Amino acid sequence: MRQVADTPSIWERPEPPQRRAPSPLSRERIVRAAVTLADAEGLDAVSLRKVAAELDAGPMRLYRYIGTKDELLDLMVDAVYAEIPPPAGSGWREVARSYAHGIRTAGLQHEWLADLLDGRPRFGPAAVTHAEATLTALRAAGLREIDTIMSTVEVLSTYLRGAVRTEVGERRAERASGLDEREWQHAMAPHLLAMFATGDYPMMSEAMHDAEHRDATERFELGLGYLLDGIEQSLSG
Amino acid sequence: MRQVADTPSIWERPEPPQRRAPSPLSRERIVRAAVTLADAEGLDAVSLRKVAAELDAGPMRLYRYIGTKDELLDLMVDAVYAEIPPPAGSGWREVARSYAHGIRTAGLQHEWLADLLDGRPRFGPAAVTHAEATLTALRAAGLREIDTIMSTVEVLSTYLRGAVRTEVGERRAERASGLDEREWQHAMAPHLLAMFATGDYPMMSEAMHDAEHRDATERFELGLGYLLDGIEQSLSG
DNA sequence: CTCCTCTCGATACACTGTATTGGCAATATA
DNA sequence: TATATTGCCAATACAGTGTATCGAGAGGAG
Repeated sequence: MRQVADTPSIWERPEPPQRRAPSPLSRERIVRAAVTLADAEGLDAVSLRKVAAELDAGPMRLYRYIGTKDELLDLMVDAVYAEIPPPAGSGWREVARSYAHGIRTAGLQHEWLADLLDGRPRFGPAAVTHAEATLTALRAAGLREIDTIMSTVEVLSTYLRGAVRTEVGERRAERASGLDEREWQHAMAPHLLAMFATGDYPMMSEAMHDAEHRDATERFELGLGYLLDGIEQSLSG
Repeated sequence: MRQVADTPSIWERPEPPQRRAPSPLSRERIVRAAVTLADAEGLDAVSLRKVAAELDAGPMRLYRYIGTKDELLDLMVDAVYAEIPPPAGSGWREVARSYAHGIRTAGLQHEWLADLLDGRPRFGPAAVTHAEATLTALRAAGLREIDTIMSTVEVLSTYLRGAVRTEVGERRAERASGLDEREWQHAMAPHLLAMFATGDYPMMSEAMHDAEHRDATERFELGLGYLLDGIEQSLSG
């Protein structure tokens, strides 16, 4: 039980006061620079050297404000949470959809977010505030029991993580190859087509040629609908 | 439309023949070494230098067999697909569950997998075979239309990506802190408890104190059930 | 004005993926 | 068997990374 207690987490550690005037730095400025950089050039471009350069500072100067690069990443995630509007709506389904769309929008706007959202939530102040608002809205919209609310949110956010990651991955692949989905299916695949031509993969062939082609948003909504239907069913069951 | 055509992808490029005898190398041996290393020490430990060292070779020797590190990662993913048993079952729900459990098991066994499974599928031979088997089993189990089958698989795999990532993230966090979930909730959070003590976050407090505590498997099954229920409903609708 | 403390820049280290180069060993030819 | 040729592989090099360490210099206190 040490780590956590030894060095207080970034959320508890106060920002150091600044005594010197020139080119005032702050966590907020650092995080903003990092977010901007990540939006523009991807998460890999976020190196302490580059972020510092963006702020006309040496790399080591950042260590007055953040303890480690991972902390900077945590702060970036929380900064995004601060942008997401609190879920709203009258029925619980509406609230759930609002929650989902908020996360998805943020995830598509900041494509690096999905890479940083792994398991356990980071629980920065903005994330906590957003979570509180989500739970509150769900209860106000009709979900009474806390267990039901938590199940709903947990399942939703699991789906969301996967969906955003999938969509972002597709976008990246498109950009990397300069091809959109349809072109990709026909062009990427000398080897796929060759495989299919053997006749050993009839279902894959059929899927490729005959299946309806939904775009990313439609797929997202479809899955979201399934999930909400399933949850609703469990409510009345 | 260049990249793809210019240099054939790793799936098409044949393995080079070996002429010299001592310490014979092969893609398979390289990939196995990389997978073993990733399983044991995490994806970050998979550097070309370390993989090569594991095989008593210099780093540059690997470039006879793989074109780039990313290709090695692709091969690793495909190697995992080769381990996943083809989904089976009599009803489509059973098949879907089998599919889901196969992926989840693989993802938990190779914790790095979730990090490599982003958007578009990699379509290595094993992945294609597994996909074909999945689609075939679903049709045999009662799902006729290809659109239905594809929707089911897509939605499922989106949920799976999120779920595996979540679980893996939790495991990592546990290992990093030496705490399990419950301990974590009470220990990690001087600052969380402090926030909650203010009374500004009643829902979060309630969630933390009163909500039922499901383990990872239960949560996974719950969400999977919701999803399947939602899909089933759309079938009869 | 002097002393002390704190902050920041420079430097250094171990590590990454991979381009380049040159020597050596195995094979093909005479 | 002697020679020519091929092609693989190790060594080296480079531009990056996060961050530990250290020394200089500036701000505030007495």
